[in-house]
Amino acid sequence: MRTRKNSTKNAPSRAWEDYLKAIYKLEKPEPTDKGVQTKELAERMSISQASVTNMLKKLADEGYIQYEPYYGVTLNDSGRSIAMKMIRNHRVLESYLVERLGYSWDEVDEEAETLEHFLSDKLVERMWNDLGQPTHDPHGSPIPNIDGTIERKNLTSLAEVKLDTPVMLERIKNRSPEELRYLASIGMHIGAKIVIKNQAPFNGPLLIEVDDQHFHALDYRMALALFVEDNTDSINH
Amino acid sequence: MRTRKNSTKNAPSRAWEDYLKAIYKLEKPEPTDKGVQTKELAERMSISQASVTNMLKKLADEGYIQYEPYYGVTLNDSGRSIAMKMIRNHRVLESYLVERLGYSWDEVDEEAETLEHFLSDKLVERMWNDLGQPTHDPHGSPIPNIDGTIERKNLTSLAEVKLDTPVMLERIKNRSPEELRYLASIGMHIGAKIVIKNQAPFNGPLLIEVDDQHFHALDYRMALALFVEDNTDSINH
DNA sequence: AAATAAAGTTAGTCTTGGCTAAAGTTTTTC
DNA sequence: GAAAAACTTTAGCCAAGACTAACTTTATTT
Ligand SMILES: [Mn+2]
Ligand SMILES: [Mn+2]
Ligand SMILES: [Mn+2]
Ligand SMILES: [Mn+2]
Repeated sequence: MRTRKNSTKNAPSRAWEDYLKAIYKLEKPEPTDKGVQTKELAERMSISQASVTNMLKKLADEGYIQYEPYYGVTLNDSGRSIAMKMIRNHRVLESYLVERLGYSWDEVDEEAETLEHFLSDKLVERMWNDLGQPTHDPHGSPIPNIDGTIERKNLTSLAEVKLDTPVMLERIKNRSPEELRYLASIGMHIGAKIVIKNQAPFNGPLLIEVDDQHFHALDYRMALALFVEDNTDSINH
Repeated sequence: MRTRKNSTKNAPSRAWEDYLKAIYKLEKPEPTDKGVQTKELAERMSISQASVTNMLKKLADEGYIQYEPYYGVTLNDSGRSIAMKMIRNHRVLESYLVERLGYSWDEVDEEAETLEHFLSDKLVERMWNDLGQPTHDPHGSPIPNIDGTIERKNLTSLAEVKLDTPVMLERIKNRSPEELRYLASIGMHIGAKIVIKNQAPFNGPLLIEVDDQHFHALDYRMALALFVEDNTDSINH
């Protein structure tokens, strides 16, 4: 008689939501055989591995994830839907703070990381409508739809772009506030025209030209977080 | 060696903030000899008396309150300052939701009750500035200043107003969403002109005229939550 | 194929913030 | 002065979500 106290589904707690979101973010876009590792989760969330294992069992019990001990974890539909909701809440709020309350992009993440769990559906929809139902946040990340679907464009990292081929910056993935401020200071905003003029060996810095105006040396690790339109389609087809 | 884990002051938790706010709300405007009762707190917060006693000891340990067993509790400056901050957060957010996101007044309280604990100072100040630094929320309640001071006007409940004396509605104290909607539907908004035409005996309903237009029968208990400018000054002076 | 390293799980503990129930204390009211 | 109400104490319980230490499983080297 495994009657569970929680059988009348309470809303998942903040902790559960953060786990599900972290799993989503660690899942590879191309589905592989192995799921997300306990260790990856522990590291990303700054929580001990033992605590992660513990929580994964609960999440699996409630049907949010597929959990194969020692082999990692994948999201079920119910879990993915919660993850998408958190990401929608997060990105809509961040967009709102930037567009309506004069926040700069590097200030919004901390606020959103907490508030994403406490915003009502109503509030998120009102902010989203007020913003004109945007599909992307100000840093180019897609905002999931209310039904939990999300655009999955194939973007290429700036680190992989050919030399002397102009590209347009489409998305800047999460970096620290300091890095974001730096990137902004060298003109790296969505829509900027970028040309890679050279790449130093051993994954060294890139020499780039921004908006036909300035040259900058861009650290390779930062280039990995900057994304442009993918061109492989036209090549593979 | 009573080294306490918490001696490096962590931010007070949501639970602590809600206690301090509840104590503030139960303190009488005219300072009396006795503080707020355990029982009142227990009732207002829907928490058992034993649990309240327990928490009061912790709050006193940390210096947020003055706690005299059997005699009730009063806020210290540190505790009052947290209470004021919660109320400021709450009222600024409610005002913002109404003014900028099209909420109606009866929708905002639930949202604010949770979010008040998670809004950053920065966000509250930006909303407040965006609204033009209002001193009162849309239902006439004063918004505490950043330094924790608050206007304490002497208002009179509509239940105590003399017959046939026109008064202006200044403040509607917290009621349920249903009651707020009803009050709105009979024209009870801040600034409305009200004349008491009659009061039925035994604390019965008031016959009122609103904005020189309509007559309504107003339940005595609702009249207790509606406030107008105090006139006793001009009488006592 | 064994040894080692890395990843993962188990078991036991802790803190926070709740609860009930029963018994004793203090204050207030009659 | 007695009874009622409010309050505290004690004891024991619970759930969530962390932790550490010890052990197990899987993967990688040699
Ligand atoms: Mn973010
Ligand atoms: Mn979060
Ligand atoms: Mn409110
Ligand atoms: Mn609250």
